[in-house]
Amino acid sequence: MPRRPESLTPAEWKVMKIVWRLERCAARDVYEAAGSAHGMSVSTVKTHLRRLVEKGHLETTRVGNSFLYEPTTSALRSLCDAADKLLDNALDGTTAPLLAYMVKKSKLSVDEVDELRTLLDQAADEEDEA
Amino acid sequence: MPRRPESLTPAEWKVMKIVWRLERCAARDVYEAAGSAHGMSVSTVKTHLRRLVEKGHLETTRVGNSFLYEPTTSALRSLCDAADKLLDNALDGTTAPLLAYMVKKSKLSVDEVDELRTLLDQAADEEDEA
DNA sequence: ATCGAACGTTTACATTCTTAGACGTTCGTC
DNA sequence: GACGAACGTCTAAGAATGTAAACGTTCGAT
Repeated sequence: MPRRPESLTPAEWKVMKIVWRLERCAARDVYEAAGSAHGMSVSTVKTHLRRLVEKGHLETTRVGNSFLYEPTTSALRSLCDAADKLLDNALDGTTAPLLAYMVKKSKLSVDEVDELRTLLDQAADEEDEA
Repeated sequence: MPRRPESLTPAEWKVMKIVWRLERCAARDVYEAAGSAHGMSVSTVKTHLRRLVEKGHLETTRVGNSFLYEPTTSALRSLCDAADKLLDNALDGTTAPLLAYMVKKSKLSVDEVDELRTLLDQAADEEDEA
């Protein structure tokens, strides 16, 4: 059973977002992005990378004397895990307004809106059957 | 300027959810709910209540030698603040799938689905104008 | 072969989070 | 008015988080 990685802390999200974007990269690449974007020192970045490997979010490939880091899960997967926690905190009747807020806030493309609409149609159908 | 309350930690969410549900309650009421639901001791609950007051999430009314606790903000407001952080972590192209996932996971009522659909129609309209 | 740069590892420390015992005070009852 | 129960406050301590210096090793160029 592949134990699900522990959830990400805010600082770890910052680092993971960089690695997801670079896809497969060295600590230096992460530092260059994180340093300018978040003012993290080399050491700090390296510590986060180490912890992310320990937590199972990254895996490494040795290349010479250094490592290449690679995410073990997709950004979307981790995002959904975080979404689960958010939904867990929704009390009765707050889920729909929450989703409404998020849809409103996300500037979606026409295609994306269509996609969601289709989904809502399905949801309505299933609701009717029940 | 009413400084926005600092964000909630996981344990604080547990406590806040109880207070939101009870609406206006004593520490004892929170303990009875949190104790059975999360195995928190009286002391732990009281510590969280104190910190939630300090953070500005709860306000108190003295009643005899004890307090009544009351949320300063709605559950939905806090939920949306948390949603902001979630959306901040969405990379290019992941926002729509994330919303899709959340919609799918939330079992919405027919009315709620309608509500969201209306919202999507508006989003589509605005997109057309642009 | 040497030497500086780059790398991973180790260690450290402040802060926040979580949990909870100890303590003095107050309320209600007898 | 005495006494136990309940209340809020104080104190504490371990775990997680965030940040980063220090150190030994290895790579690459000279």
